Amino acid sequence: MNVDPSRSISNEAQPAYLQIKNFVLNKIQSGEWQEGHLIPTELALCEQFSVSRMTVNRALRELSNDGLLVRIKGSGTYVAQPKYQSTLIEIRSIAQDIRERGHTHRSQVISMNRLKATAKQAKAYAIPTGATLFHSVIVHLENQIPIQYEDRLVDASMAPDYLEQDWSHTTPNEYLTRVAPLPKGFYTIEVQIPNAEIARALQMKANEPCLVLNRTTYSGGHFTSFARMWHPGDRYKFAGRT
Amino acid sequence: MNVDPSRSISNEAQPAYLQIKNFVLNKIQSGEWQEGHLIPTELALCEQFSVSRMTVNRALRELSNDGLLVRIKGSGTYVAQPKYQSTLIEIRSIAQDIRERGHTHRSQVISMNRLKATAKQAKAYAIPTGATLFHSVIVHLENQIPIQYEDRLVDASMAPDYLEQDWSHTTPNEYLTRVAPLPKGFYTIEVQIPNAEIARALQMKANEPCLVLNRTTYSGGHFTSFARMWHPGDRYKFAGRT
DNA sequence: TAGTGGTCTAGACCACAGC
DNA sequence: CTGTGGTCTAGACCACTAT
Repeated sequence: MNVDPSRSISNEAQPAYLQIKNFVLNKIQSGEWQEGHLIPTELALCEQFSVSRMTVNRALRELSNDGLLVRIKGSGTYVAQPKYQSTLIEIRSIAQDIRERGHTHRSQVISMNRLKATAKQAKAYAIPTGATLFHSVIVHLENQIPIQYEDRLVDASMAPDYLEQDWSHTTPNEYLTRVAPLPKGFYTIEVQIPNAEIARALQMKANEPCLVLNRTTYSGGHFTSFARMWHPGDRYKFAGRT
Repeated sequence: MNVDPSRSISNEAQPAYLQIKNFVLNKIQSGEWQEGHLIPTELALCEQFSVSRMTVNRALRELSNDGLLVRIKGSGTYVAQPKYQSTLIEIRSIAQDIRERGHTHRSQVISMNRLKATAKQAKAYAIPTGATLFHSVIVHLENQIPIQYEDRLVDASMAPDYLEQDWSHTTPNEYLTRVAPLPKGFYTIEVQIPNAEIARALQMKANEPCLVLNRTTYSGGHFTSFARMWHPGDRYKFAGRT
């Protein structure tokens, strides 16, 4: 059955929906189908590949979910704008990152306490003024060298037993993703000069810049945590592949 | 037909596969199904929701693709590790970013020339020694204020007419995603002190740190470009939502 | 009105896991 | 061996677009 000459890309062991995905991908990658191009209809691809419509539909739907195609009901399927002008990068959990490098991760709790949300905080995080917040400051070390100063605010109603955790075996990030799964939120990455306390905790010289990741997270639409993570600029970088 | 009490999440206007996705999502988000939990089989969910297997399959497959479930043929479907301990962030095209803020973007070409790959470059990018490379240095301005110094190396075989582009109407990033679509590659984000030339081009004081994004891209497995993008640390940050 | 994609059905065969 | 997920079929009805 697999003798259609248009199925040139794939070895025949691949499922049909993948062969169709690769067929379309190659058309786009080769430039033959540019942005805005109207690609064949589902029924046309059914005939071309001798498969049923559900199979073609799955291939095109997945490409559409990946942002490569735009499908318009009643109209047709088009090659999407290359929104791939943007770079998707992944900021991983610091402890996990360190362990995957084969290094040892250790945490140092600098402070850990309870406070009431100020009016400003309440407004920023959409919580009631006076709501209980936990505040933690933890330094993370890779092979005994400090690489992150984590200053974090946690909504007590989302993580009531935050103060009782054993931070030598878990990190705030790991704990919070367990009690408040599927976090969403905002982030910024910036350069900042740390104050004396942070510089000392990170064993940095005075006036050396830090790479700072700020992250506000919500779980199920409710504020969970705001974290400010300081990294020594001279020995830390975010890295990954896309 | 939609009277199953277990379908409590969704308004009845939603497609069945979405109702099933939301049902599973709620179980995970509420913590009822923790990491490693074996969830009901496809056939069980077929009965529970009175739908066919393909519909349940689509719901679970999409959640699996999103990394929320792990499906093991012959065994069952499990709640995945919360790899959501990582933050996915998006570094957008600088020109697009500026325009979406309602500001004006302008480019200043500092230099643009042709050179031959050194042995070191050849090794780093998996191209032949002596291969033709283009080198461009462009400063991007937002409302006439410089915010990015882009130092870029481009493989001439992937973009032969790179030198002839009109950089007042397009950016290297936009041009390259057109001629070499679907880029993949590596990146790092770090803090660096710029040299005198870069500091001058970005109108920065001496010894002020920069936020630097390095990015190597490949299209279709072939090296396309290496870019080093310098941003003034005191007035630029990466921001977004996840 | 004809064509398109969005969704769904009620079956089917297969590869694989675990007993 | 039974039960699981992976894939696929040949239909179907619907909402929407374009003419």
